[in-house]
Amino acid sequence: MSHRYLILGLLAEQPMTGYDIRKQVKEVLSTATNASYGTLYPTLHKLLQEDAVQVDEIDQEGRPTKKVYRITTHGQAELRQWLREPTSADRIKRDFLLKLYFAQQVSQSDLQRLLAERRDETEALLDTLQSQGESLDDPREKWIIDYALMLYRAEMAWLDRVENQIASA
Amino acid sequence: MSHRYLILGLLAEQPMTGYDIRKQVKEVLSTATNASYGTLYPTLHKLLQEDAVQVDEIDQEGRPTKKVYRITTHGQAELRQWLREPTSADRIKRDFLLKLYFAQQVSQSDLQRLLAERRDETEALLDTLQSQGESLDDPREKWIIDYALMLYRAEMAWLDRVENQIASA
DNA sequence: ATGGGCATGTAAATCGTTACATGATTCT
DNA sequence: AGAATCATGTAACGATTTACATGCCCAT
Repeated sequence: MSHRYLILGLLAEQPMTGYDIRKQVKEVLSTATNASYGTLYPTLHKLLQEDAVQVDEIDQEGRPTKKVYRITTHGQAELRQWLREPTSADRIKRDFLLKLYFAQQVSQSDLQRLLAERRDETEALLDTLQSQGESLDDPREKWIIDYALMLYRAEMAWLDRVENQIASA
Repeated sequence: MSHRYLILGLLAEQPMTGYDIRKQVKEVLSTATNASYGTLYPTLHKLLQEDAVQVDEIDQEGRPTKKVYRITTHGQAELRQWLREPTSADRIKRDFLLKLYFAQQVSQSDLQRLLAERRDETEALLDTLQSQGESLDDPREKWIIDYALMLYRAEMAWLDRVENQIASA
């Protein structure tokens, strides 16, 4: 349901294409959502039907016609309403934690590998985030990057603890 | 896809009913997944067909017949295989962060309310988790509670920072 | 020349939530 | 008396993923 508002929110800042939206999601909002083309385009079409957005088609040579969407006043009203509604709880699925919980009964070495892999991934994410965070003006973007940084740093500390406990057992 | 393995993993420890599985999820695995009856029962039926689990029906008075599921060797093999496969990335949706990103353009007071609400919820969660964590033997359960505790504590610190920045702007 | 970025989309499959339906028992 | 717990499930809807399909432009 909230992909509607993701789109509406981004278009409230400036008109853009579906491609631009996806880019923005990947670059700054991936901590919040992971919407892919498969949801984005159909949702844009629906919003258009409902008159929450409008579109300008811009012909280009050698590329598909670019469709620049912008929000309507109706769409703005919907966005504002959503912002006031109670926020729905985080929806999260961490297969990693499930495996952590089950791995031990099966094999100690699987458990260690699992933790090591998680550590590597988290480290890589931290690197990316850190370089992203350095050159940022928009405070909102900073908050989000900061949120992710804090998450993964805390997770690294937790990984240390768990790995120690396993090693000393 | 991973609800299969959630079920298989729990049944590998001991036979239980669909109801028991849901309880276990709520009580100790909610940081990892949120599977509800609507997925759990149909998935159990499918696993039964595929011979990954078996069932013993136990008649009870005044209640539906209790169906106690247990894992088969075939199911165990599947579980072990999953544990070795690369772990799929966390799947997350945080409407809260989306709203944070958009609220400012619309209204400063919405932004403050949003943060205050999040703080209250996080505090409440921390309380619950802390009391849960005190009386725990199983180290796996401790790790998971600990993971959640670390997440929410770090989030509280982040909330402090963001609220300060907003207040001083 | 090869890979990445630009730019649109669709189809099939599956995943998952929510609400509904039922009803006895036990705790407060 | 009323709420929570035990215990099963379905139906309708909505959300989401993944892979497919197309093809130029630009930088290395």
